[in-house]
Amino acid sequence: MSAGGRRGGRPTLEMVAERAGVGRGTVSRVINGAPHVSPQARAAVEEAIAELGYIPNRAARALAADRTDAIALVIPEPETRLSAEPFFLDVLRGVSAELADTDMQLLLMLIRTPQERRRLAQHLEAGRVDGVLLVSVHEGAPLPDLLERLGVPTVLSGRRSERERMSYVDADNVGGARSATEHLLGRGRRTVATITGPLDMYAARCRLDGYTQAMDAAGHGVDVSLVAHGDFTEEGGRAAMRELLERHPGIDAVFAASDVMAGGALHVLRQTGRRVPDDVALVGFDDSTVARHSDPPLSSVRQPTEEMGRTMARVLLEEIESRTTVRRHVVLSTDLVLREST
Amino acid sequence: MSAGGRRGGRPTLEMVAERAGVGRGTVSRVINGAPHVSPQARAAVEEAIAELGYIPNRAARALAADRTDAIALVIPEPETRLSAEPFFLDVLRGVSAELADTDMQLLLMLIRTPQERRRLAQHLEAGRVDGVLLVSVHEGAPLPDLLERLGVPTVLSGRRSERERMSYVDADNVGGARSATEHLLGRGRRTVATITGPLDMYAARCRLDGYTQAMDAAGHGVDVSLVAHGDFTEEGGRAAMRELLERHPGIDAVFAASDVMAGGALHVLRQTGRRVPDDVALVGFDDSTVARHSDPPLSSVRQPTEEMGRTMARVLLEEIESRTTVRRHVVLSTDLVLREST
DNA sequence: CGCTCCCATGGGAGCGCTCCCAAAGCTCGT
DNA sequence: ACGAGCTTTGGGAGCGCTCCCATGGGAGCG
Repeated sequence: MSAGGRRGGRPTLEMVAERAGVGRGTVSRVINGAPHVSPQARAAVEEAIAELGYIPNRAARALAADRTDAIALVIPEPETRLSAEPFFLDVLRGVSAELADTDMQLLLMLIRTPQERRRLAQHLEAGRVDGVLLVSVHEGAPLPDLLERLGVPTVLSGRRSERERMSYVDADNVGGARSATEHLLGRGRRTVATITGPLDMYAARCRLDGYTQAMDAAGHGVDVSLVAHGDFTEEGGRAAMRELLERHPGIDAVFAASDVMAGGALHVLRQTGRRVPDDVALVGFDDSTVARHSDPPLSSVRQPTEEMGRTMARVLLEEIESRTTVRRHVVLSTDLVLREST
Repeated sequence: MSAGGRRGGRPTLEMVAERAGVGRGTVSRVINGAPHVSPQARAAVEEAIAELGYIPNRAARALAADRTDAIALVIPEPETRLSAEPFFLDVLRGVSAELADTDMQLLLMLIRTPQERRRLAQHLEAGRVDGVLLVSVHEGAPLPDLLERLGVPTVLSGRRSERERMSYVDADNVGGARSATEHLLGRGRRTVATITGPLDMYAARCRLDGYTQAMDAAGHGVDVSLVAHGDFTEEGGRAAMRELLERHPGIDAVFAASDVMAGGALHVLRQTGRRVPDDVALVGFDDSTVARHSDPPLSSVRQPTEEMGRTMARVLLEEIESRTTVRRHVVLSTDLVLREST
């Protein structure tokens, strides 16, 4: 009945061309910012576009040009559950902000089951995204290798090990942990312990490294009895704290490698009648809601999460654009947020 | 050099047809589950698909069929910042799970600036998504009306008011608040106060309603001096708690309309030397990380967030599929998670 | 046994774009 | 003044799919 196609009958490139009195090719060049267009032609086309309210058809473009103008943010589920919650949302914010003045679309893929991983692989093989942002990767995660094999441009958040080859954006875990520990030492604390994360995670090892470096530098050497191992859970934090108190009842400071563990430690300290920060000073890591809302609020090492997201997006876009296989490794610095626990 | 197209040279529908010894039409019918295909033809096509590892080209399909097989999850930013954090991620999980065995893609759009909203409108006008899930809407939010006007199938999480017309999936805020209050009363508490959220939010009004209903039913009438207004922030919770204590030093129970506010209240209670739950029992709302990690852990009303996500996705898919404009309104029940604060 | 009707099928047309080639119009150098 | 070498332009071909029409049978009915 009505004019035009099935749905909407929106303006096409061809209509723009006619209106502007030029050929399809010229309109296409203008839209894509390609060279070799005279100023007059460009002006005419732009006017026609504005008048018609023309918006390029994504599908047609994707089909003709064999690209999708979409990137995927892939989140292996187990991660999200843990410390990653606020982290993830902030990263997302950054990514989204960076993409805002691109016309890249952001696809979200939560991968929980092997079945979903297969589907992801299919998606990727089918070339449905131009690139992938992969959040929080374990040491032995299968996804990075898969992506590498498929040759899909990829940026990781965090690295799997010291010698990560793929592009990544990471926070300076070592530096953060070091400054947290230095802060504790600087406050005159003598017996500074640490609660580590699971050491099969690179980030956890880095945080332990930072602690060690600071202790070394202060001439305290490395007293392994001041190191207790947690697993980034609250319960792990409690257990570790109990262990530490048993070994050193006189502990007067603790650096926990995550806020959640610090929360557990806090609980145990209070249970055992110790006051924070008077008797024991406590620093966490992540600057999460837990840190802000605990009582007392926890000093914590903040990662520039949103900035990490922005950077990841930027690096990925570059990689896609340049069609190179140059890997970029970015480490952003952390800072220490002081609150009442120290 | 190599055979095939630019990138990949993956199998096309035409190749499948040839291999199966049928026409393009038949293959298309098989793929789309259309009727009028003989069992033999179907089998032959399916075999050819498996052998070739054929995956339909999304762009071509979108172009030809004028649909996108993608839905957008739209998040107006200001919301996310507040109580929505864990909420959002759980909803996302549900949506993702529900979409997992569809071949719908999930696009994520964070809307922070008016400029971004304009871009969203463009996207929608350009028909780049088949439907929209809209998270956490304010009373006067512009987005729902925009979507309605554009005629894009949409499902809201939460409703803007009693008489929301668009499709939505909401939690039973009234019921949750009522049962929290009943729980407090059931424990023999006499003076049960409440800290509300901002009353220009429908959800906050509902939670107050629930409290009122429970108090009424218990024959306590409505004592407005037991109602203090917060704004879903911790600071707001503190202020409200102080106010309440001033008016009623003998308060022995508080229902806070959010965990974050409950956290603030908890702080004030402790500051004023009251023990929780011995002197004052406390219930929050949302069952967030704050509730789990505070000391003592807070009893809280849990919303079935993941289920809400699933339901939203399901409702949206139905709406898209059926091409109807029938609105669906779903209210899922909440449950009370008991912890040590009561 | 002949006719109608419907199921199953093949393939043309076309979705809206990009890519690229050929042609046309310039500028410049000699 | 004329050719070489640019920039600028138009439009054909084709991306891989869906839609739909025309065709060929087979079943069912009178």
